[in-house]
Amino acid sequence: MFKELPSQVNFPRLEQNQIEFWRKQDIFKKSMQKEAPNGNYIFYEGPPTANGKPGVHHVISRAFKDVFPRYKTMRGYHVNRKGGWDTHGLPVELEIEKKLGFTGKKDIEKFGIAKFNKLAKESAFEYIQEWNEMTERIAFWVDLEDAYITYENDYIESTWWVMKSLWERGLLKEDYRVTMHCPRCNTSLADHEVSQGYKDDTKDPSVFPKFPANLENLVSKNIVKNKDREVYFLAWTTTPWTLAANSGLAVKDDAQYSLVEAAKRYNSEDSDLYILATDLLETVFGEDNYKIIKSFQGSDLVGVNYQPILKAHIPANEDISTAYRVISDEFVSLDDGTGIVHLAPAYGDLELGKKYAFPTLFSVNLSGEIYPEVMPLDSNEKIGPYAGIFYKKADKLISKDLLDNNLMFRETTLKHTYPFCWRCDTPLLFFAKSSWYIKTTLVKDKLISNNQAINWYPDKIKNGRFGKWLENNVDWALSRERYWGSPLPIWVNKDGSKNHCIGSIAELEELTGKDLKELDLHRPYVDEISFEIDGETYTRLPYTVDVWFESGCMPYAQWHYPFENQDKFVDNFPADYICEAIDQTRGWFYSQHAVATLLSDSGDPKTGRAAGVLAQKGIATDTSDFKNVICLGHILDEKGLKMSKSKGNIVDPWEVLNVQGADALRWYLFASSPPGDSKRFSANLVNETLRDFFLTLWNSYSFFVLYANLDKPDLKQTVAIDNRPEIDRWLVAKTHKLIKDISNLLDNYDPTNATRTIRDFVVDDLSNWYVRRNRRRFWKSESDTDKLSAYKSLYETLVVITKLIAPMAPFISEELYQNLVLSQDTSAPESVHLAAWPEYDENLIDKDLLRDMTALIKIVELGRSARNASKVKIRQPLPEVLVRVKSTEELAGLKHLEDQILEELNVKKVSYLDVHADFVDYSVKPNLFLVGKRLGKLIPEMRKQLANIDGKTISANIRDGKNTIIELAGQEHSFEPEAFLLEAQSPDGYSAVEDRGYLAALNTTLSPELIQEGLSRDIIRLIQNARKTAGLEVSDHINLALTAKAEVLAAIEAFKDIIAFEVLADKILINQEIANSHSENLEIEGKVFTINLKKS
RNA sequence: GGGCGAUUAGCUCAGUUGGUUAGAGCGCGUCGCUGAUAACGACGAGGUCAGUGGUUCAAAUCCACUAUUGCCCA
Repeated sequence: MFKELPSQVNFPRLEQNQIEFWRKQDIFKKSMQKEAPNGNYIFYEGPPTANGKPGVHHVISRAFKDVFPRYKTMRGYHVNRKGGWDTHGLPVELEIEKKLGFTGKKDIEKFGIAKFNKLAKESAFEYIQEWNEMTERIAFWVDLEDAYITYENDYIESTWWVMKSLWERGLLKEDYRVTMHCPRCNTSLADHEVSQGYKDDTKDPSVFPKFPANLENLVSKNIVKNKDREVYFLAWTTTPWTLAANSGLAVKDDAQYSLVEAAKRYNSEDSDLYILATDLLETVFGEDNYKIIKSFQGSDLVGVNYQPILKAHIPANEDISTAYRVISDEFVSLDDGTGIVHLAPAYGDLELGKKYAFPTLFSVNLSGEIYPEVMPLDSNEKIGPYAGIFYKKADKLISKDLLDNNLMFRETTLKHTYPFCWRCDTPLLFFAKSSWYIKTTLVKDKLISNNQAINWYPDKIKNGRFGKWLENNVDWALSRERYWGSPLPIWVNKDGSKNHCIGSIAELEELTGKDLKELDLHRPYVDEISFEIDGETYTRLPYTVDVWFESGCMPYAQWHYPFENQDKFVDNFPADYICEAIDQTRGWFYSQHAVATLLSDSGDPKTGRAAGVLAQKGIATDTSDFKNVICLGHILDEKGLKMSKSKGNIVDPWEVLNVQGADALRWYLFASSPPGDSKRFSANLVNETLRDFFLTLWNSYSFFVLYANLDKPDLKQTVAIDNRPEIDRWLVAKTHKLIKDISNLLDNYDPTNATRTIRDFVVDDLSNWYVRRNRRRFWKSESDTDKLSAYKSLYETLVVITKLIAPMAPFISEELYQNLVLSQDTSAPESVHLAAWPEYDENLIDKDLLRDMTALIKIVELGRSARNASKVKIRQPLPEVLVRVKSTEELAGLKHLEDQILEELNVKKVSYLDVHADFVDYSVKPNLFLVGKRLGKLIPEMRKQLANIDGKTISANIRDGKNTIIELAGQEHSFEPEAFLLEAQSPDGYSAVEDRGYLAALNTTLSPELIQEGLSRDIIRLIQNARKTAGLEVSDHINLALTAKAEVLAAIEAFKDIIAFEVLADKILINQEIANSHSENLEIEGKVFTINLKKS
């Protein structure tokens, strides 16, 4: 017996029951402990942060993370699913700052780092409850009891070990780094903070400073003849405040520049000599407002010196002897400005500054105030006129003075895009600060080649977004001036000339001679640790580490490698599968790829770069740490806009989980669109999934359970496939093909087409064809092989589907499994998630049968269409249907399945048209797929010819396998039979429908016998309705009395036995009544009759 | 501002190397079916395949530009 099913299924409640069952029986643990003949399948969990509420976008990545571990578990792999939590970083800090009403780092320092970090640590798990509930509710099986946590000492110690190994190989370096700096908050902003603050249409100065060129250089370069008149390089900038920090000018090598005479100052009468790009003369000076004296290449200017226009703040170690000269570089554009670019390395042009060895000079400090040293060149004051002035305010003053001193041609304004501090709206400074880097550019080739071994889904990411990102690799800026994060383990001596990287707590204990087992490795405690080497005291640099670096260390740090779990690490590296959203290309995808590449680096004998630790230990050589990755698109709202807190359009997953359920949500997320695409999300669409797929599956399942419980067929008995009717063998073939297809799709990381294929099978093949076609076989009264075959076939298919949907829809799968499988076989695994994936038998996939059934379905569709057109209802039997298919094989196959046509179309006879019957007219088209390339321009001519040719000739040729000769443009061409597409026209006298070579034509002539039979079927239908109205069970037998006249009476008499059989009537009384019975007065096409029925 | 994607019916999506009449589900309308009934079948309306230009005998598909939108970077 199967468990009886409620008339209405409540999926969310059903799912809650499964959660209980899994929890009670500890199924998840068992799934990780069960026998795994195929070894490990390794999954890495990219850690989410629990300091915010989980949303639908978290559900999608967790659903995709879950599906393959489940699949591989059923496939006989062991899948360790260690969870993890990302706890550090700026978002956590900002949350605390917001709560405390802080506006910047000063507030944090005043408040105390210890107290601040304590709050940060607490808030890291503020929403852990919500996360745990969501994780369990959507059945994301992940081991959260044993999860790694990035703030734990063990985790941090492993990241130290990684950094130390890089430091030992000389891959860590200190250098300037241009950061986006907010002078008001006095802090650098993280990239994502910066990108929040870009504003279009920002009004800024647009100024043209005049740098006096070294005339001697110009004479020697033959640009001017003598030193009589001053010549100015005319540059352009939107940041006058950086002019004091200028240390070079850049031109474009292959562009033309000119020496011109033009106004001394915009619109003035007097003139000066300038050098600038020829193409920009008109834009700068205006039409006819200049006189070209001489033209030359940009490259001719390289090496020319010039005079600075303001004094700068010069750091002690900077050498200004290389400053103030012209260089050329590709980046210079002639789109705007003058073609001469002012370089201020400290404020954005750092890379170029390095490339051309310019000193890094400063004009403003980190608070955005102008340094006192900034003053006119000829001034000898101690304190300059702009000292302490906020840089934006200083712009005007500086410009005015330069204009007055004839060092600026023009001052105007423009509108462009500029970044602002998202917090306080202050315009940001590009500012060069000291920072620690990982020299990833040294292994750039390996980053690129290791990427080639990764399977990306969608694959365009590999050489697209991710590949391009790797090709443009720059050194990884590692250090951050923050508080709540992994500390950078670099200690320096007093003057900073020597540094030492710590790789473990033990090492620190050794150097300090203290027991540090209880030390919290976070700031401020770790900052207090200092030690001596060779008599010098070392203190820690107060940096934290980029959180992405920590996440990239996850494969090692999750095991506290190499301090513990050495075997476990080796067994779990690299990952077979990871999955995150597209925004992680430059986040976790990159960070772990980069760390793995660095650690598995086989080294470079040419440059003497040592091999990475993993390569040295022989654990891994030149590899990434993941093999397959699904890169998800983002979830958008119903209107296609991205979900964000500020827009208030975030969908709470619980709204869907509580109504449609987790399986419907999961299925929708898999099926709705390819994983890499962004998805519009709406509860309506989840509901559609529920009705379309899950309710249809449930209907087929409950149909089976209902009749199996009535009939109690012995499902243990075997029925050989050969002894089953064709329709059952078809279902078996379809089912085995389905197993094959779904296995292939999941092996290729394609849950989208897997779910879509299952859906099509369940809805189209199983429910709307097999179950609908075979209902009568289940409720017929005799128990024979045919009936058992039907039960067996449907049962086997339902069990297969149960297992195939298990990875995607774990709940309903479990529900079906418990009832369908465990009720029959108590020795089966106790959960579907402990069961084996179904195997398919290639021999059972009968390709001919599948093809024939496809033709049959096509013919039935056409026949129904013809029925519709003829206006004769299906209940009315018709004498004949005329059928034509496209090939002789299909024709032969269809004859086997003739019964299906008779029943489905309710006709008495099927007649077959020969594929090339002579009395049918054909229209002929060229098969362009075959002859298109061959004919090329002759195709229009071919079409014209075919329109005039009698289709019968070609049809006859095709039947006889002969070529057809057609004259095109005066030349004879010979066409093989396959070169044509034939379409048959309807023969006369039939109600026919034709489509692409298939045809079904109904003979609608009705005999009195047929009319009577049609009438009898109407009567049956009305009696069935009456049974239902009377509240009878499907299996109840009845006594029946019918009162009627004339035609109706005649039909009842003629079909009495069939009526009795169909409506389960033990006896039928004619023109009598049954006492205390259910009674109805009815009519058929105006003819009245009465039904009396009673349960017998 | 730069890079990478997306844009096909009211909605969500298919559409192989360019080649027959661009398909499916939902929704809508009409009709049918009634022992799966929170179903099912048929038919219909609904498409300038985002737009413009190009290549080709032939373009949703290839190329260029534009628009809208998403992500990443500045």
